[in-house]
Amino acid sequence: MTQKFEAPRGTHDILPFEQPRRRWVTGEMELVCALYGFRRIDTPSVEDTDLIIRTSGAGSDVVQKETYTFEDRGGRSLTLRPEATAPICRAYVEHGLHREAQPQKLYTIGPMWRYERPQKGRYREHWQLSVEALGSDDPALDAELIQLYTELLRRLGVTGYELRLNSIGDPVCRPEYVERLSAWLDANDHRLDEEARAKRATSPLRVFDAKSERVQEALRDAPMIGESLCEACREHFARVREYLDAFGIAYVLTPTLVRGLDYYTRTTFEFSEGGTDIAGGGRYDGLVEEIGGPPTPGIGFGAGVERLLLSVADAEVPEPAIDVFFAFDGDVSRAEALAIMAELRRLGISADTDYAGRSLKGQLTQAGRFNAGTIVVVDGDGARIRDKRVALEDLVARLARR
RNA sequence: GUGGUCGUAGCUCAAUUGGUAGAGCCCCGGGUUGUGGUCCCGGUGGUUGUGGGUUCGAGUCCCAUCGACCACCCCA
Repeated sequence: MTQKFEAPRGTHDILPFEQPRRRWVTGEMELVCALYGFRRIDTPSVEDTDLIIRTSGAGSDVVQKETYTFEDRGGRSLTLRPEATAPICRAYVEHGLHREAQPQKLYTIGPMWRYERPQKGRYREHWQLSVEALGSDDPALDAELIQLYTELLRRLGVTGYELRLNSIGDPVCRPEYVERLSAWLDANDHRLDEEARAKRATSPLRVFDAKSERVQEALRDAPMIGESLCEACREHFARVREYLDAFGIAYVLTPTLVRGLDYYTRTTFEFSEGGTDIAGGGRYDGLVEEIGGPPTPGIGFGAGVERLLLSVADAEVPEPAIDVFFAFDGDVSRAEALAIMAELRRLGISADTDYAGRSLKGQLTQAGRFNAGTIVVVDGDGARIRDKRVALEDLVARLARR
């Protein structure tokens, strides 16, 4: 009995016909990052499990139920990266990038893994653009990352999106706020529901993610982080907004935006389009130190490639085309023509021919599929291009001129 | 991880109250054509996701399993 194989659940093949659109998207990502002075860095797709747990937070959903963790043959516990911020920070420390000129503006594009129930635009293996600026707490940098992404969206023709923005404080002011919030939650426990209490148990801030209309109503009376920011955080957030205003970038202040990973401080933001989040990130000023580096501020965001592809599904993307196609009329020796084809390729002229034994009509159809700029029909007397006779010896010179 | 919908040729789908599968597109060939992209004709292609069960007989009913999708959870 032969087994039927499929791509593992939540993973998918990226077929040739999808490549041009995808290339366009990832190409614009690289282009925009370069325009903004970010340099590419690539890290392994697996990391030490401890790195992921320490940075994302042991209590976070990602770590609790979404990681792909396994032991390799040497007994090491490895985890497929669920996001790229921690790996990039690890590389930053490991290779001493903190000793070079700051900030280090870095980005990567690659596969990330999350073990969850697949849906459209939600895959266990999906690709993300991850943009990170390490070594500066300048609020202009926060604004720049946001602007960078809006510029990417502009180039891709995505318009109907929303940007949500918040500041969740830092180690100076957040603990105090969390205490105030906890006190309020204790006093108003009767106004919460099962879900809200569960969320509270993992992290007090997460109650703001509660779905229930009634609970949201109640939470409107709860103390908001915005009112509790320390002077430094308040000032920082004001600057970020000032820059965004100057850049003409609209945003929705969302006091309840807390995000799922433990490492965030100060600025948090997310972009959504068509009801789904297409990018999200924030500042993480304690992360580098947490993994053994010097105290280093940082800010970054992740943007889903597949989700962006859904947003640009209707955009027109030019089809790939080939320069020259060789067709053979009748039972002709192909050797000389194929040698010419190789010569063209050496000159940087793309060329192809039929390998399926097609009829002449079939070969021309094939040439059409390749969007051939020129079709050379080789027959017993040489060749012809659009019915004009051309000697085989003249082909290269003739085609190279085009 | 929880709940729900669905799963027939590569793709999109059809198949009377359960009776041993069809079409269009695609692909290949032929004709027409300004040497391909239009139109016409013909052809290849399916153990109905998989494994059990009920039945004289199942694509059509039941169970399990895998997968897709939707909601929740959460996120890119």
